[in-house]
Amino acid sequence: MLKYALLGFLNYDNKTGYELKQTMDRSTNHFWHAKQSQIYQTLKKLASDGLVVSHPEHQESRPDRRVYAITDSGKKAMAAWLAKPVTTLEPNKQLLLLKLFFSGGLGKETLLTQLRLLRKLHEQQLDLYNTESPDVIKQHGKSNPELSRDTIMWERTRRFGERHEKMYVDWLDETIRMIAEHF
Amino acid sequence: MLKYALLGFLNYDNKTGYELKQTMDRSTNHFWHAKQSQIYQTLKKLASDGLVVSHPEHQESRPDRRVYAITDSGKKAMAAWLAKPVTTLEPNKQLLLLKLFFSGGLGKETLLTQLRLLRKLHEQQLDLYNTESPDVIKQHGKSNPELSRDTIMWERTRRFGERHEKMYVDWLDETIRMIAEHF
DNA sequence: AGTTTATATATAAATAATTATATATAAAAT
DNA sequence: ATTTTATATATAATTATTTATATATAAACT
Repeated sequence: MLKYALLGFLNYDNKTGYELKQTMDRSTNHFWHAKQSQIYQTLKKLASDGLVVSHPEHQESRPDRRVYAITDSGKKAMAAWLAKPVTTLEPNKQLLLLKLFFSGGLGKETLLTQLRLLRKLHEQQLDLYNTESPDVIKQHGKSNPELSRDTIMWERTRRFGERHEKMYVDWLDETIRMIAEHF
Repeated sequence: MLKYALLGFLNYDNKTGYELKQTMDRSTNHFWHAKQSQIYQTLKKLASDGLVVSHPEHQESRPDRRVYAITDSGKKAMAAWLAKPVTTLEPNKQLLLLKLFFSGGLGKETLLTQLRLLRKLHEQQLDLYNTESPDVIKQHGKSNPELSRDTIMWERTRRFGERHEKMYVDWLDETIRMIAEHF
């Protein structure tokens, strides 16, 4: 599905693989990420499928770069994907839950220590959603008033992250309490 | 990480690849799933690493089966993994958010229809967590009172699923309202 | 009686993603 | 001055995961 993330960004502007990586790290990172190597591979695949085209650009003080642009065919593919509704729930993988599922044999204090550490991490992440992200989105909304629908969408993804982290922290508090009392 | 799921189950009982698939579908499915083909491959890998051993069992009316058992080395590897605390947040991928992020160009009604359909799916999933799962866990807890610590863990993962779906439905309601009003 | 569904077993091919490695310059820090 | 960090570019090797395919019997349905 990374292909659609790349098509989505190229639909706004031409970009190199490197720039796409930067863009994703700053925007979709909390719900979709990719390694640079995967981005380069996927761009090649998209090019061979005719959904993007690329041309090399010479640079003096840096290695030459390859700029990618979406094609009409790529725009169509993107629009078709967006129009197709999600009809099944995507299974998501939670490593922590897998671990916890098998952790009945761990000692009480070991477990509590692990869970408290994790709580700190999620609390920090929650703070990030509450502070940094909204500013970025507000700025974007101000400078491009035409993009207000995009801005609503971006804010919805931020809000998801915020709610998710809030849920996670609450669940951890409940879990810590339960283990402290009944273990 | 599938390897640890398999080691975890084999730590309770010897099982075939087929049985492991059934077990996962009935227990960890909502936070960790795998295709049968991946399970077979991973079992081979575990065997070649000495973490499990297997022996074929002849069957009259079915193809012969291969039963896997965890080794001491496998038990050690599992215990080491469980003891190692999670120190970074795992990035998780939400296809729906990726789609929504780029959906600013869709029509208002198209979007609302998609979101309402999705709301129905998540509401159903929430119902499942509230009804089916707790019974299974209670039964297990009753028949094996010794396993109460495991039972607490399994209940915690169920509760995570419940909270997650609740959060998702609430977020969808908020999103639907926002788009209905401001789009 | 014939078809479908479930049980039971797996392999092969393809796609997706991660980890490791490689090159080269500019800017910042020590 | 020298080292480190950041910018900028990517490829190769490995691991993880999905999709497609294959075989065979029992049980249930039509």
